[in-house]
Amino acid sequence: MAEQRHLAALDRVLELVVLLNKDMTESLAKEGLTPSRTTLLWLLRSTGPSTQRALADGLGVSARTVTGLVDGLEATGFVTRRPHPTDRRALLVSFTERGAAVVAAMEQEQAGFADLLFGGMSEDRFECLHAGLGEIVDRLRAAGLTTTPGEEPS
Amino acid sequence: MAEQRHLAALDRVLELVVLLNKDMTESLAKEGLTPSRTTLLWLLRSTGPSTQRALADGLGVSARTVTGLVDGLEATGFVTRRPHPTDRRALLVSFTERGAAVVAAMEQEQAGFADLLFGGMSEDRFECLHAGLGEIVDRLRAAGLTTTPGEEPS
DNA sequence: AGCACATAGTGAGTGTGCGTCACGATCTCG
DNA sequence: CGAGATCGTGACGCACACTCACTATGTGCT
Repeated sequence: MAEQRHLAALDRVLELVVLLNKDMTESLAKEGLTPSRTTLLWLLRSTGPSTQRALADGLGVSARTVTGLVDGLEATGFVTRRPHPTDRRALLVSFTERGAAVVAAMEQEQAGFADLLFGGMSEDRFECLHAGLGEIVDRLRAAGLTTTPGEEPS
Repeated sequence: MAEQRHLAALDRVLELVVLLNKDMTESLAKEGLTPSRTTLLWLLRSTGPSTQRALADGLGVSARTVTGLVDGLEATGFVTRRPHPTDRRALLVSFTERGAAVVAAMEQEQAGFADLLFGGMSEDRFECLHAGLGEIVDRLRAAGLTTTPGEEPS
């Protein structure tokens, strides 16, 4: 019956999840970064200089948590806090030169990683895998899962 | 070029990782469990009553961490600590009735989840997805990643 | 203008997960 | 029997996430 094969496939997916988490966490630790801090950096890269509030919303995390993350990133020299030009309550978080360089390096690594996973894979296989992944991600979304889950229907 | 498509596929994989982590964490929290405690429960189910040392090795964490996890699971009534019959230093961790029932229920849920992901998927699509997942898991292993990473070549 | 209310960020305190180091109790082996 | 390994834990530190209380500020309404 299909049950068994589906469970086996789920096992592979879960194993993939574990493996990837491990790999990312470890390679990040080498640069003195933690997963959460890195996620913040990644978000900052795609938004440009932002207030902590904006980062909190983007990460789906409390404002207090962002304070702590930025504290750490500032102490290790990845980002700076500067006063917001028009809102004196707010702070703008921006990359330092070093922070920008590290994020750029991470993008490179990501490309290398993609190559490790898919490089030289047969066209058919890749196409089908890509489509299959798309389908299960869609199914999860349809089931109510979102990457940014903070949203409440008003 | 293939670069772009590989990156897109990696994105899907990473999204899948995030989505699954979220879903599992949330559904676990409902039963008063945390991810780490659940992992311990899961291991315990496949090994039967074990010493904390054995659990630490199986989970790839320190003995101290297991003490903490078992503290929590004992306080919430999922497992019990009992003296080891032959080694008076050691403690045997076993399920309570409730613990065993919850783990059994989780197995059921997992099957339902597999159905959500794969149920009714076309035979071709599923087969190819399964094979593709197997390939990238293998590649990760070949690159030196393991689920139980504590092992050192002597 | 003035006051009520919302918002930005932070201090304080809590819970969980993970680690190391030091330690007592115990096993094992020469 | 005594040296050394092993089992579990107390003490302590760090990362992360949360809530609550609070200050400083912005906004809007009358």
